[in-house]
Amino acid sequence: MTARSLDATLSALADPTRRRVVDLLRKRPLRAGELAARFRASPPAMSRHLRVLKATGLVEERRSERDARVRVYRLRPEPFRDLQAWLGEVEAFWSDQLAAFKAHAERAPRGPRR
Amino acid sequence: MTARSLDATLSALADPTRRRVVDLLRKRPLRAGELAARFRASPPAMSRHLRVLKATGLVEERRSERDARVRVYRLRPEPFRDLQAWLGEVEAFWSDQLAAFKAHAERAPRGPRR
DNA sequence: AAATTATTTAACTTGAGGATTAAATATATC
DNA sequence: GATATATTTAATCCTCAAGTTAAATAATTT
Repeated sequence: MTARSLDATLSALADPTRRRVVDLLRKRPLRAGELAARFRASPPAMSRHLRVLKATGLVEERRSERDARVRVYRLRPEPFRDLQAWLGEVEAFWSDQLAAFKAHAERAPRGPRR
Repeated sequence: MTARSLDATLSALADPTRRRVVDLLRKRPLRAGELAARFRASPPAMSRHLRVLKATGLVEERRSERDARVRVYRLRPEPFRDLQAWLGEVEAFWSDQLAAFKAHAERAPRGPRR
């Protein structure tokens, strides 16, 4: 379930508007309308962005208990974690490279190079 | 210099072919031709992908010393780090949320709920 | 129950990204 | 120096993502 392809996650986050949405939702859950208002996105445009975020599991939607017309969006951790995991793997590269470099250095004879 | 927008980084990584390239380069630097060969991408297609990766600083290009026709590509850490940094900020959210939850729990009266 | 509010869906248009083929560039080899 | 090799650039095509306006849906208020 958490396996919503990195692909989807990355392209969802590649859009600046959607990334702004994520940044806003960091603070607290917000209603679709509030989100649309903050940056000048038309409600339909925002709705579509939210749909994308929801599809990748970056965000979840609930109905407000008080007023069932309003939908409240909040962040979900899983896809972010997946992405971090991938970045972690990539980062292993640099440690590897560093290790290789050190190995090379040690293989080389001491004393002044010539 | 390291500040090559998250935007560019994320859309570069959103493409599956480019992500595969990154995964391959994790092991060791590779020539453009080798990369094109591994997955069946035409040389021009691969060239464009590499251009994108280069533009965002995810990858750097060098000429082989032996044969100056061949271009060797290798990973660069900065954009990955920037992305990790952003993810770190986002992640702060969950600790915040957790904190808020705990605060709420503490605010609530002890003893059995009713 | 009529009118208002919150949000989504539909239909359509526009633009950007990626693939392909053909040509250009640069270097190496014979 | 002619030919072959590695890679990029150009030109073109196609698909898909995103925005817009208008209409639909659903719940609330009066």
